[in-house]
Amino acid sequence: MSRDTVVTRFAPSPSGELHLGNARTALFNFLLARKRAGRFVLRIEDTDAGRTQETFVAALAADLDWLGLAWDEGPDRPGAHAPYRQSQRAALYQPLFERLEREQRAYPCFCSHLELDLSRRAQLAAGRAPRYAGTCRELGAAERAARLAQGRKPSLRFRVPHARQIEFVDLVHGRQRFVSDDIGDFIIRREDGSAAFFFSNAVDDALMQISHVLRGEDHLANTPRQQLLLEGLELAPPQYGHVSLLVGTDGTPLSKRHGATSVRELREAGYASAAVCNQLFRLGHSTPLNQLLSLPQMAAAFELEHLQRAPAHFELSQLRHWQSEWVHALAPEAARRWLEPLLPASLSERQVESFIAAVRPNIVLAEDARAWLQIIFGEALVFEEPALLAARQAGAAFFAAAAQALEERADLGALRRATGRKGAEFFMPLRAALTGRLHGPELAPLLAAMPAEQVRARLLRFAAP
RNA sequence: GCUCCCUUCGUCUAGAGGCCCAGGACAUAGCCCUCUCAAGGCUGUAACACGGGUUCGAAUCCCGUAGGGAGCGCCA
Repeated sequence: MSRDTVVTRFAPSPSGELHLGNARTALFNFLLARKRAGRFVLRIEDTDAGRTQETFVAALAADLDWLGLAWDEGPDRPGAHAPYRQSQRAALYQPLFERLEREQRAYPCFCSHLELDLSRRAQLAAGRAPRYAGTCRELGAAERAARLAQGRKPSLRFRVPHARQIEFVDLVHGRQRFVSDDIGDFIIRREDGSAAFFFSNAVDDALMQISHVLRGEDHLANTPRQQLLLEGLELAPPQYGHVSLLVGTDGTPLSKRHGATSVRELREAGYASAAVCNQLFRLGHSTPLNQLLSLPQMAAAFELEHLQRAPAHFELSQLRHWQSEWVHALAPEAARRWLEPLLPASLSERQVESFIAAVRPNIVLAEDARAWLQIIFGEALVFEEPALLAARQAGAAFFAAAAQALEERADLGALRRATGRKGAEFFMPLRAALTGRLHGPELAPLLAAMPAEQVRARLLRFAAP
């Protein structure tokens, strides 16, 4: 593999459902890899055993699969940088921890949670930035040995150098400059021996030769730590790009109270993955293309330069638009597969086709077809008041003539000739009697879908004076 | 509190000093099509957060103000 191969990754922690924000991050990384003919890696960041749940690992994979974001390497797909679960990479981390400690770039810290918490509060109260006080920074060998002898388990802290400028070019925000003195020594290995996020995340990106990392903007201010750490390890950092956060309609970070915000919820609500991807593609990323795009088309159109710096509001009406575009673009067979699960098995080929043709322009979610199924194929018809009125006003003769014509041919043209009416005069009473309402899909295919006896019965109902 | 990021129509966004009295899309309003609804077509309403500079000229550059967000965790 050549050095300039683009390798991107999605590195979720399996402690919850795949959130829209994360799904978008995954999409962007996937698209970047595809656009540059590179690889897309799935890495599970499960170093926090307490919060990790196996069901989430499986659900994450299922959601990604559903979205169509196929990863080239991952826990279930062999690659050159296995394993792809951080919980299984301890052996890889070990020598790096040792090296950092040997070179004095990291030191054991014996401070208790309580001490740290107190110190943090005190600093905050004094109006200062809460940073590690450095209590264990200069502990001598003897002091360390003594504490170890007491049975205290240390964590490992990275020693942040003084007075260093950290510079890097962010893929979306441009040149960034930070001062190391603003950063406190941070923990890279927990007291239980597991690797902490700042460490495992950065180290794995380097070890796995990830070239580009598109991630949430919440990581921007922490990037200098990872730069420092990797520098100490003489590992090459990836290029980072920090994407704006996804927020709700009220501008606050997307959360439960904004309604459906997980991929699973959207899927269960009936949205197509293509609709979700198209919406996500345009949230924090712009494209001049206004039509529904396939994943390969999105990959071709994906541009780092078109990543937005400001937070993007997620709005359901826009998702609905893509969903509706998707519905209209469906090939006939696909439309059929889409609605089939809802349809009664007893329908004839012709009925299925007519029903789908009638109803498709009117619906956004498959669920929306249910009401029409009930009206067309259901036994009992519930009339809306205005429809009942319209049917009655048309008169018994009208329906008698229609029913009569029906015996010859169930065809709108034949009915029209028989009744001698046209336009609204003809259609509205018919629609009212047949569907119980004044509005709805085109009448011709609706009539074609409806069983003949059903049509007859409904006409006859108004044929008696 | 400190550090960092952000700010164009209701929303997603185009815009890298003159092409912008700001363009597209969604939503919204009206018209056309039409048996109705939907779809489709057309038209419209609607924005450069504010204040100072720089410049012949600023949405675009600089400085401030305001507002929003993030980070400062043995969460990721």
